[in-house]
Amino acid sequence: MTRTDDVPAAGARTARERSPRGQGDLLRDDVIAALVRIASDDERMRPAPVSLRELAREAGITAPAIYRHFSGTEDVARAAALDGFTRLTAAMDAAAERQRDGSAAERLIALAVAYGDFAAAHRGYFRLMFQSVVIASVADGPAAELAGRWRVAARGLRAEGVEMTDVDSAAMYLWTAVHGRIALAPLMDRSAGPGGIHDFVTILVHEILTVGLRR
Amino acid sequence: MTRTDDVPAAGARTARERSPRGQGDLLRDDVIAALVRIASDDERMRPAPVSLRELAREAGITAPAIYRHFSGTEDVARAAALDGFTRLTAAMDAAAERQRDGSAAERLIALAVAYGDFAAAHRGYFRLMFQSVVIASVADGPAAELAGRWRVAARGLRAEGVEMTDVDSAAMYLWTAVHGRIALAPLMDRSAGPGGIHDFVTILVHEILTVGLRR
DNA sequence: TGTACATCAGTGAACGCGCGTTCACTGATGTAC
DNA sequence: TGTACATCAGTGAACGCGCGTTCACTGATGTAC
Repeated sequence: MTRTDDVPAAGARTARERSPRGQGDLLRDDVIAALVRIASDDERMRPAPVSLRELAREAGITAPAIYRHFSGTEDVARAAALDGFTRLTAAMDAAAERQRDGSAAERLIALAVAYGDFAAAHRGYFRLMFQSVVIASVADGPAAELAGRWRVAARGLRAEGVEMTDVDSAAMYLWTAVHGRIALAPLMDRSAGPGGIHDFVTILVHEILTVGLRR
Repeated sequence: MTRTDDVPAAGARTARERSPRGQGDLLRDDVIAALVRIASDDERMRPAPVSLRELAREAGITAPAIYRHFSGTEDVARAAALDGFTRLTAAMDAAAERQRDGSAAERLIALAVAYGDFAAAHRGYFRLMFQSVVIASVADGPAAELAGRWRVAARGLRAEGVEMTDVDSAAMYLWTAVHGRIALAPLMDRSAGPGGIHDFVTILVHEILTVGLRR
């Protein structure tokens, strides 16, 4: 008898070790990480969205264990999006901090580059964060937090004498430009692609420096 | 005997009338339209992607009939995306045509507004067009066509004396700004939203008119 | 120090369901003679 | 004009499968006495 029905299916992750007593919440993070891993893979997102069972396989647990922490896959997606916004905001903060002694323009460039780098390095998170399913529930909290970072950068520019009629609009404009560039990257890189996100941001900011943002 | 198993399930569309002989291709368009209808509905996109059977129900036919025209749901999604690009390009052409006697700036504004209006009016198409599943297969053909429209507009601006070092980059920049605004609209409208897409575009273009696009 | 018990972090089996896909078929309409 | 046949646009039944969700359970570890 060579039964194989009870071993993990081909391609499945190895089984996860049980969390130590009192640290059951570790699984929560593992499940989120599993979803992000799946979301970053084009091939696995294609035919269907993530099923609860696939998520469990990826996390190395059985499906019912997910119900200890989440009400279902949509709940995991929401948690992953929140997590992504937190991480992106932290990455932007770290980038700005590294430019603490630089000019406001340098900080803005660093901010935008961090945004682009995050999108490139964490495709799964980015996809989950701006998914229409999740975007409404995230608009007030972490997304507003993120918007604040752009506002700080715009205020910094103005403090250094860059002309700007409405700082908040200018901040949203910067975010919008960078985000649009990332969203259209798959199309841009073929039809016309001089530089990557870094070049785009640098040129954009220098443009703003020389002419201001009359908005 | 009050059997109801063989009548359409609650919520299903009414059955479709069979196409006349020789016009079997009509179903093709009906299936695409059904997918776009589903994609435009947040609630129906949420729990799962469109299944072949749901698509058939929406189109008012039985599931196997879809195989006459498509290899599966992914094939329908690709066809719908192509159709969407064609429609969007046509809408932009019509908008530009309406401004034939206007200035290049007016045509550009009309172009961008048409882009934004299409996104708002045809959420389903827009979602399908820029879905990661489909975007690669669309980059060379209809998306390049669309990029061409932005390039024409940018060239028009330069012909009217607007300073611009690289027209193609400027065109991609315009597209990027407008697209980013649309993609982030659900977040913008809460945290900071002075005007809609129309205001955004108008300000953007007037900004370009006064300072040029040194890219 | 030993032991009974409680709790915790999951597992494993089972259920009914909707799914994609196949296959033979049906009935309306056009075409040949 | 009539009739036999071919084609076309689907339908309806059937299959095996993976799914979400429930439930009782297991076995390791902490706690009380």
